[in-house]
Order: sequence, then C-alpha cells, then structure tokens
Amino acid sequence: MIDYRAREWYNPRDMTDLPKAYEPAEVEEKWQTRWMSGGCFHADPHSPKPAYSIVIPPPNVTGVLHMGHVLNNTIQDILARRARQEGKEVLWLPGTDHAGIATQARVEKELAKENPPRTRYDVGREDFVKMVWEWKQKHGGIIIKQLKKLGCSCDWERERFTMDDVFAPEVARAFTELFKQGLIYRGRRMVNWDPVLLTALSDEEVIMTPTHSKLYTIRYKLADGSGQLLVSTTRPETIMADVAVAVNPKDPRFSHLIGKTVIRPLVEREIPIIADEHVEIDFGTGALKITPAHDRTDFEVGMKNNLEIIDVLTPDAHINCPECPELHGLDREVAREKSIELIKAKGLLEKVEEYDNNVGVSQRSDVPIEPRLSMQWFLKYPCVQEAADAVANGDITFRPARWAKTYAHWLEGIQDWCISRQLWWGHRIPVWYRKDKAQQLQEATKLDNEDAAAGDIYVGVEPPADAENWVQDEDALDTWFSSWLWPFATMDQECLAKFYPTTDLVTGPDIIFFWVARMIMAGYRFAGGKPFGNVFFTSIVRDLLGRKMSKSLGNSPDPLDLIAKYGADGLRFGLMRIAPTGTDVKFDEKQIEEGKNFANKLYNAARFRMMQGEATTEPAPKFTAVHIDILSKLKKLHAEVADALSKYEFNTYTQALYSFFWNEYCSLFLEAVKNDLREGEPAVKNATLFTMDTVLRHYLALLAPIMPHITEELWASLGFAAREDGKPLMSTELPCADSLLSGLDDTAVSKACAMASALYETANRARNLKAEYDLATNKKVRFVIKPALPLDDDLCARLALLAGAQSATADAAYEAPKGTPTALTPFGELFLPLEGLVDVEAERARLGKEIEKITKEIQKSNAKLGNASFVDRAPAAVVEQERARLADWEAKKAQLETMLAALT
RNA sequence: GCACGGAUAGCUCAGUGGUAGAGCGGCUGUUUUACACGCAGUUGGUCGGGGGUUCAAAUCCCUCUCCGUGUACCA
Repeated sequence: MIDYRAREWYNPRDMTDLPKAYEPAEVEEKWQTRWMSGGCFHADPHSPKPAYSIVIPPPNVTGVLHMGHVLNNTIQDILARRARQEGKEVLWLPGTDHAGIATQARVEKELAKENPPRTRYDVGREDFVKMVWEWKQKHGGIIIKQLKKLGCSCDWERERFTMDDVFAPEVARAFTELFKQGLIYRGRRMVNWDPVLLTALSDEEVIMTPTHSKLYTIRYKLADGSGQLLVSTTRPETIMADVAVAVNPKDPRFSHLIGKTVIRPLVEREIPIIADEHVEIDFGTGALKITPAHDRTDFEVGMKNNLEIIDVLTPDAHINCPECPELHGLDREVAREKSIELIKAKGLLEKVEEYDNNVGVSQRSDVPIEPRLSMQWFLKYPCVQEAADAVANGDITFRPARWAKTYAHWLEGIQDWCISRQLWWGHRIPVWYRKDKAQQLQEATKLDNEDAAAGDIYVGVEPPADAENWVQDEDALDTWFSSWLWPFATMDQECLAKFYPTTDLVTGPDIIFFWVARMIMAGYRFAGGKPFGNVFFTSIVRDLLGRKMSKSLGNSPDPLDLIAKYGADGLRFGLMRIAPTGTDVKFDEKQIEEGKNFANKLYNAARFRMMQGEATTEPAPKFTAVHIDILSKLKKLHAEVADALSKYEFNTYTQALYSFFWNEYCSLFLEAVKNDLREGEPAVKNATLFTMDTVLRHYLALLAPIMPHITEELWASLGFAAREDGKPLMSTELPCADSLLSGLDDTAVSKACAMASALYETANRARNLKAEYDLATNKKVRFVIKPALPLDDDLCARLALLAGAQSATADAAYEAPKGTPTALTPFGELFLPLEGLVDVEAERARLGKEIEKITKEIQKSNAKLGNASFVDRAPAAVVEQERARLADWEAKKAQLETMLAALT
C-alpha cells in the first residue's frame, strides 16, 4: 500500500523564491519516480472497485518512441488516469513484442559489422538465438523507459514480453489446439517470398506498390512454322519457366490455334497453346505466357491444366537455369535486361512499352516479393463469424465507426494465414517429425492432423518425451501469431477474472487486420469472449507536407527531444489539442510549444495564488457576480470534459480545458479580482481566495489525466494534497461538480452570470475605445457611464480595473461635452472624457460609420422578417430570435443617433 | 476499378440547417508587482468548383477536381 504520509508527498513549496517560468524536467522526473515507488499504477485484482483495463499495443522490443506512440499512449494514459479518478480499479498492462523479423535483422546487422563480417549461419541457430536474447536484455526495452518519461501510468510490475516464460507456452498451446481442431495444416503453396529476408510473408505484409515498369511484347513462333503468337510480359527473365501460352477460349482470333504448340524463345522447347478463361481478351495481345512457378494465377492455371512447374529462381531471386548460361546466376533485375537482349538478338522482340503496374513489395525489406511455391504452415481462421458479428452488432464498438466497414470487408474475403516464417528469432513451431520419417514428411505436399493421428508427427507445448527420436520443425511463427493472444495471455487467472475483457483498446488503423481482427478471433476462440469492448483508432501522425512520418524520410521528430524542450506535459497537451478523431493529424512543433506555454500559464496562475496567503472564514466570504460566474463556468467545464471523454473526443476535451483556464479564469476572472487581493474588503478578499482555491482544485483534477506532472506538483504546492491527508492527486477521486454553487438557486446564478458577462463585454468596449483613440493600454483614463442597468460600486471598480482605467463612474445625469468618445455597452452609454477633446467632425464620422454598419444589419434582418415564407415556415424560436436581434439593432441605432445628435 | 476519409483565415484545425470560429502567424501598442512562454488591440475567409433541395446550406443531395487511406486486378 501507499504511504501517503511520507512528508515529501505533500510538502507545500515555499512560494517566496519560485522561478518565474515553469521548468518541467525536474518536476516530471520527481513525480514519475514517486508514483512508481508509491505503487500508484499497480492494479489490484481483488479490489472491490469496478474494473477498467487496457492492454498496451506492445511496441517492438527494438523500437524507439515515435510520434505515433506518443499519440497512442497519451490517449491510453488519459483514459486510465480518468478512470482512476472515477473510482475504478485500473489495469493498464504494458509490454513489448519480440518482433521476429525486426529484432533478428537488428542482430544480424551487428554481426555484419564485425571484422570479418558474419552471418547468422556462421553463428548457428542455437548461439544466434542466444545472442538475440542477450541483445534484448541489453538494448531491448528502451521504449519502455521512454514511455515512462512520457508519464504513462502502466502497471510496470506486470510488464510482459511476447516470448517470456509465461507467454511462450500459451503460443504453443494455441498452435496445438488449432492444429488438433484441424485449422492448422502444412501445405505446399504459392506464398509471398521475401528474397532478401529469405522467408515467407503473409498477404498483409505485402504492399501493392504502383511501379513504372516495361511491358515487353515477344514473338512466340508456332512450332509448325505457320506463324507467330505475340505475348506480352513484364518478366522476360522467367521465360525459361514458361510451360504454355494461354488464350481465352472465346477469343475468335486465336481459337484455331488452341492445341497447337509454340517455341519457347529461351531454352527453346515446344510448349502448348491452351485455352483458359482467366486470359482477358482486351488486355495486351490477348495471349498470356504461363509460368506456374513464378506467378500466382499462372500457378492456378497450371494446376488446372496439369502443367509442369519449372522453377528458375533461387531463394534470393537469382536465375537458376544452367540451360541458359547467359542468365544463370544473374540477379532477377539484371537478368531482365539481359534476357531481352537475348530475345532481341534472336529477332523475337516485337516492342517495348512503358507500363505502370502494381508490384507487391515486402513491408519488411522493401523489395519486390517473389510468388514462390513452398512448404509452409497455414491457419484457417477460427471464430470468423463471431468476430464479424461482434463488431456488426455493436458488442465491440469501433471508433470512428467507419472502420467497422473495412473490418467487415476483410473478414468477408478472408484467406488462410501463412503463419510460418523462415526465421530463427521467434516462437519455434511446436511440431516434431519422427526422425526416421523426417525426410519423407518434409517433402509431403500436405500435413495435417491425420499425420499426427498416425503418429508420424507430434504437436504439443512440451517436446515429445523421447525427444531423441524426433526433429523439430525449423520454422518460427509469424510474430502476429503471438500478438493476437496479447489481451489474455498476458494475464493470470486472477487478472483475467477481474479485468477481462478489457475495456478499451487504443491503436492505429494500419494494424486493423494484422492485430485487431486477429485478437477478436483469438478472444472468442481461446478466452471465451471478446477481448475488448471499445476500439479507438487513432489518427496517423504526418508531417506538414502530409507525409507519413518515417525514419528514412527523416521527418519524424524525436519525442524525447520534444520532451526535453517542452516537457512531457507540454508534448501531451499540444499533441492532443490537434489530434482529431476522424482524420490524420499533421504534426506542427508550434503546437507542442503551445502546450508548453499553457503549462507555464497554469504554473504562473498557481504561483499567483500562492503569493496571496491563506483564505480564512472570518469574516464570512462575500461572493460577487464574477465569483459566481467563474464557478458556474467551472461547473459547465466538468460537464464538457465528461461529455468529450465519454465520446473519446480528446481534442474537444483539451480545447475545453485550455479555453476555460486561459480565457475565462485568467483573462477575465483573475483580472477582475486582482484588486480584491490588494486592497479589497476582507470579506470579498476571502470570497476571492476561496473561489481561486475551488477553481484550482477542481481544475487541476480535470486537467490531471492529460498533464499529470504539473498538476500533481501544483496540487502539492497549493496544499491540496495536505488537505487530503497527503494523498497524491493521481490517487484522489474527482471533486464533485454538484458541490459547486450548491447554496444558490438557479435564478440567482444566472443573474450573476449575466451581470458578469455584461461587465466583461463593457470592459472590452472600454478597451476598444481606448485603442481607437490611440491611448496606451496602461493609460489611466476615467470612464463615465450613463447606466442602463443598476450599477454598484463593486462593478464599477472591476470595470475600471479590467479597462486599465483610473476610474469608472456611473452617472445618470452626465452631460458629455461635445466630441467626447462614446461607446454603447450592456451597462449603458460609456464615455471617455478626454482633456483635449477629439475633433467633433472625426467623432461624427466615426459614429456615422457605426450607424451605417448597424443599418446594414437592420436591412438584412428586415428582409428576412419581411419574407413571408421565413416567418411561416421557420421554427417560431428562430423567428423570435431574429425579431429580438432586429429590436436590439434598432435600439442601438437609436442610441447612436442620439449620440450623434448630441454632437451637433 | 471499388470502398472510405479529407478540402473552412498565410499555417494547424474546430464548426451536423439559423449572425463563419480558435490557436498560431502578420501588424500596432505595452516591460502594469502571476506569467513577454505574457497583456491589450488589430488584420485576415466567393467555407475546393458547379448544380440541386430548403424560407434558410460550410452543414443535406448530385456531380466534377485535387489530396490521403484501404482493397481488388493487372500479362
């Protein structure tokens, strides 16, 4: 448990030597340490409080914090901290992902830098994996430290890793169960092959990229010498693997050729002309070369027509075709050029055209993938229907809702998932082959649970008992095959009972298929139900040119630099303020600077309060209109915050907080009450001190989820923590909004608010008037008001203060000298008597201009009200509003005309 | 090709049928005892183009253009 009584938790600061500007670095680190050592983030599964839970999208263990993480985790932190304030038991479960390819590549890079350079094959599997673990222990998890610097309130005691001792068996268990259920099988299939990483990839890891290519049209001579067939291709380097040429059976141009043969132009051989529906009559020449080993659809055509499969590429995409020595051993790109030279030399090249097509590129290595026939493990997804239904019927809510459509679409066309990777770092496939049959089994075209039943292969979490008689499958599992278990495999039974399903998931829409959809299926399959109730998809952070932030472009600022410059609170606040709910966010460092400026503003407002001393109850506080007004606005802020957060509108939440504090509290209220503190009567001074304390206490709590450090610091230094027995703000429940203004009836409140807003409006007019006559802001002028409202001395004094005037006097009988600058205000006519009066003509011109402006408005309003359709068909309230507006304009015009008349 | 999102002030963005907004920037003034990371004032918009519905459109509908995202096919 937390010892709130530790002195340092609530020692109010000595306010005499507070620096003028807020310095976040020290404060943030201090509170992060205290929160963690105080166990403030720790979730108790036995708590009687209602549960709130989130699992973090585990960042790659190789990862470093980028702006996307900041956005994502700030949102999660806001949700978690707010839930704590609402009295919930919060589990925010952190951890990292082993990220098979990225991590393995990272260590391979280190090996390559050695002298002499080494590869993982030089090291060997066992030692290599050991090296990766060592690397992970030493360098992995930098990002965890960075998340702590951001202030994330994760339960760090429960930090997990997708390959740790508890998680790993769960992955094997999932595999085993799915295998026994017949959903996992091993098969020889066309897969996406990454020729750099030398592994298969899932369809999701392939990005279709528009590419400028060349379309070569080549002459295939008919074997009987009766002519030729033109065939277009973008990949002439695979011609040696052609086994047929196909035409559409309905194409009259070629129907007479079906059944004949042509001569393959490279490694010459007779190949048949076949008919296949797949060939589009209108595309290219209407004839298509069939290369089953190197093209997905060609493979299907080949199977259908029982054609031979000739593979002329090595795993790393070099030509493997000794019959064609000119190309043998060349890289596929080089061979493409060279093969065309060969064909041209034979006089078989018809033409070369520029051609834009889509090429599948590996998301990981950024090179074109090769369709390749290989033996891989596949999963038929479980619980697809449940997963689709859950989102369709609202059991799981997607925000923004439109992502549900993308999700549904993907599930409809779902294909088996290639889950094996030819990697060493990752969960090794928990399948063993009987040693004596291993060779034969490895070469089988398909393996499934029938083979297991026959005792030829063993599938299980633990290795087989007589391990020496078995060999384990060489491949590792796709990283996402472990990530999809994250929401439950990270929790023990106690935690599951309390916190599963989790409440919210916050993640990017880019991994909706990779992760979100798969987790939902896994939840239903393995955890008895949905893994989460809400999914909030964040926007994607882009640079000012709209480009995705990436390392290679160098357009991604380092969040740690930003934290150093603006503070974690500043970064969080600034980013949240511009993070829209629906669309992408363009990152502008200016916005983060705003966050810092805001923190400074808050700090200074608190510092100002600290300079004023304690409030006392003697004499009883005397609240005036401005006090009631700000408390009423504070009450409204409570509602706005609750509403925005319930809708996950974080920018609205942030904006409401910003505008209340800066505009309402600082610019209006504080400016209006400054004199109370200096020379006001004690009862009013007490009211002001009490009001400031109330506002700050509620406000700090409302702001805490997004700016946890500075609010915690001020909570302590303003003495609020001490009042709560030293409890830190982050463990304190949200102050109750209903307690505000509880002694006052609504009429009194709205009257006071109206008076206050009239005061602020009048003060604006007064300042405008000064500006218009080129008087400096701090010029101590005198104002006179011919009151239209009953004005007391208190209001007049506050007006003078706000307008930067020496005095403001209400005088119903005031006769202004000709040429006195005047303005219309909610308080009545406002005069600014000047020693040297302004030019009467100029003043008349000014008034005339104003009257002209108002006249235009009146005309507009009249036209509207003169329109019978408007009056008849618009809602009565709207018409009434328009009438009131017109009356208002007319009254103003009349007053201005009186003023104008007084000038003559 | 299909689907979805976006286009509002110089910039970043709010604004779901009823007087076009905020912050930043620009300009002017201001070192006033919380804050120059400040204060005060001010400038700035045929709400992407066109058409329609409506008494009334930034907002609803149609269409076009441009930007972004996903997805399918591509010889």
